[in-house]
Amino acid sequence: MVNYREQALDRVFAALADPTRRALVAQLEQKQSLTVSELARPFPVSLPAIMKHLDVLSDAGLITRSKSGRTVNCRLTAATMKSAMDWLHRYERFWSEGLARLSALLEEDESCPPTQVLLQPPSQASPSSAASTPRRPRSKPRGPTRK
Amino acid sequence: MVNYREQALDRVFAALADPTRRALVAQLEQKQSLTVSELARPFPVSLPAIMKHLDVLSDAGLITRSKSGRTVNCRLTAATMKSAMDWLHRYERFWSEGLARLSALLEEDESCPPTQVLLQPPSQASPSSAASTPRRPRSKPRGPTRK
DNA sequence: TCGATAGTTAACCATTAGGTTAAGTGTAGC
DNA sequence: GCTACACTTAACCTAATGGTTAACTATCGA
Repeated sequence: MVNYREQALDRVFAALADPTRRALVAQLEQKQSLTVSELARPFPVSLPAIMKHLDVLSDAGLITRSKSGRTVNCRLTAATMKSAMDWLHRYERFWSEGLARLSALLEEDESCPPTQVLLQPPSQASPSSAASTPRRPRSKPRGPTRK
Repeated sequence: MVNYREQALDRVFAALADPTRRALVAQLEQKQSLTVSELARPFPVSLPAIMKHLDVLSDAGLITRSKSGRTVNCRLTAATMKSAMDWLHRYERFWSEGLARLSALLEEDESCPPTQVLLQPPSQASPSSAASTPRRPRSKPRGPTRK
């Protein structure tokens, strides 16, 4: 059971990690039901690519599809999105506390050095060495190392 | 700017799509700061694998790292997690409305067939044909089709 | 009945992800 | 100074991902 829930979270977060899929979900937010062709129309990629994305969203429990004649209608379903939300809620105090601590710090004596707050700007998107010390030089190329 | 936010969401959802990384985040929920070795200890994979996961979490703005002597301390940061939460909030009405409609349906005359509600059990995790009609037989193998 | 529409899926490709081992670097303690 | 500890990173591997084209099937309307 726990494993199943974990796998469901895997799929929901993975499904939402792609900008095309989030854009598909956003369309379905605007309109209750859309056909596959209507969903595909704004995107520059091929129809089978969109169909693959819809497969991923369906596997994640984020949409349902129903066929009517030759068209397939897609609708949002939200149960698994709610479970992702619940998971994120566990960390709400980390930004709430950060904001609260910021407020408290502003009221303290200015001679008192501020403690580090949790809310921090995100690191730059790059292969990172996010340790506060300067990045050390890369080690020398090694050539084939596999035995 | 908008693109930057989209890319940030890409990274946050992708970072949380892996069970190992969610487990790393959960450890940091329990304890304010942990070293890389402490974080790695519960996992059956190699230390460089954990280091790669920490890189992904850092790139997503979910942790910060600071070096003290030979140890690196990791802490949760929550700003980008909050942005994922905000994105999911857009869909809150889809499970709220679903629940409300379920309540309304329960109060209706039982002879009235229920309309389809939005909250539905997630589909089984498998290559899916989630259309309500039975899955059609696979088409015949085609052999190489590339020109 | 036939052509158009809507969707489906096999086969393929390039890239990325998640793991490994091996070798390396910086720091701490004796 | 030397060894151990903590971490870092190159090079490699397999599997998965996100896209394509081509060929196919089901349905609709003339």
